[in-house]
Amino acid sequence: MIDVQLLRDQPELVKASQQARGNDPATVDAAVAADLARREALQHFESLRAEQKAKSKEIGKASKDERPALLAAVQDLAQQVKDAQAAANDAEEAFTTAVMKIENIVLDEVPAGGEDDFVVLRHEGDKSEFDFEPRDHLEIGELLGAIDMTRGAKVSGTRFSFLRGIGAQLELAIMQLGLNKAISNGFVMLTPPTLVKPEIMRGTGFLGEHADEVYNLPADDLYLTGTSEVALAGYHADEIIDVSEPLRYVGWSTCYRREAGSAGKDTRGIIRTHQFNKVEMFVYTDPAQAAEEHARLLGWQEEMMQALGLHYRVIDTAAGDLGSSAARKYDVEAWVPTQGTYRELTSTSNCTTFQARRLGIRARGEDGKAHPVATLNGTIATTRWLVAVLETHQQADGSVLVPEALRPYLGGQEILLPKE
RNA sequence: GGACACGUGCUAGAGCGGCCGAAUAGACCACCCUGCUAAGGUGGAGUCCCUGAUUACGGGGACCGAGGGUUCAAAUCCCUCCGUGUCCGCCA
Repeated sequence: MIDVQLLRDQPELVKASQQARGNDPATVDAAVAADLARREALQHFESLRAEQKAKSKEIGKASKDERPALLAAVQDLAQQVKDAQAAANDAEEAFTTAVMKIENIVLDEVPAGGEDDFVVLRHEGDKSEFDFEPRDHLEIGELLGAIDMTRGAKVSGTRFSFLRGIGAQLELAIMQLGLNKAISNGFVMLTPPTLVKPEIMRGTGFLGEHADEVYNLPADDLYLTGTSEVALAGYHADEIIDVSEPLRYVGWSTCYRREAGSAGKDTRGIIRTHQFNKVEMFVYTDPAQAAEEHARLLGWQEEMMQALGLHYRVIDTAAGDLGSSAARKYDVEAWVPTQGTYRELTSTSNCTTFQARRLGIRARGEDGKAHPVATLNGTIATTRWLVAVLETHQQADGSVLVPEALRPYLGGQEILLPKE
């Protein structure tokens, strides 16, 4: 949720942000109007209520003889208070609905435009060159006995897979490398719940436009999370915390996504599945330090890419392609040889105070008052990374060289050989 | 799943339908006292919202797990839900 004060003082600024995202700026006018209506209704209720309270106290003090007269005088005031309260509640709710439609204010530096208008910040690492026809990740995975899509589909349907043998181990190795990197940088590891309550899902902004991406369990009124960001953000919900130093958590969890709008897209292999694993960094910090922390998160992500010997580029996502909570987002995209293109392996978002305001996460400022903190998140390992690792390090005979950084997690194994 | 009990401020813990935003103790902050530490003394302090002035300051409303209800008036009575504890049952 955006800052209501900002909405009142500088609606034009909010409007510009909405426009940059390609959203309807009329939502801003609607919210401003709803805010006015709400305050009016509230004042009406509060003055009536104050009157009622005062008179009620008189009754408490009054003698027996005086009471009947006083009671009669207050009788219908009670009903008025009740009506005014209902009106105020309705107005409050209407305002909340209106203001929730407004997405986070994008930062000034964010490139304008839509999905294709990102700015490439840099390329790093060597692009793999092959003197043979490279196999795609699924083909390699099948040669190694590492990926089984057929049985995934048999058991759970399309977009489900089994990782098997060295494939399963390799995934775990990548996860552990990411976890250890985060932990050595001071992150506290959390294994979070992957089923969460509606208010937590809503608070993190995933029940907005992309609600149909989320698995819902109506029998229990719970949602399956598409990223541990949800639970990690909810971890400190409704708390006043100390962010004199950034509060850093790293979560490891399975993620579930319906991929509702992706029919026919990336149907081959494990690029886009309904279920995968992810190690996610999450930081609560002073809003003044958020931009710096964002750069640090990106830095750690790039260290992972380099450790895995991947060729990648870093992009600064355009305003129109930002999630509703994000004020700025960098993606690290790895080169996938058989696709001849870069594919997103990590994403890191600065959500400024937007998420924290919805979730009631605050810190005490120098003025002694509680203010919303800033939250940031960033991927540091996912199942999808197998795609880039397998394809980049493959050899003509179908074997795959293990990047040095992963070897300690695979019992020192240097090369993965095809099954007989 | 069944039965019973409980859910109050940072923590512990009182609370009669009106005098309760809420006793008391601890922790906390400021000051005083003491050579230092400990102890002691005095004072302060919750969150959110509306509002009048805006450097300091006032006025009002809401909040005692959540949501409803009864009442002129609810932390206090009633209902539903959620959570916690204990016992019983069930359990890949």
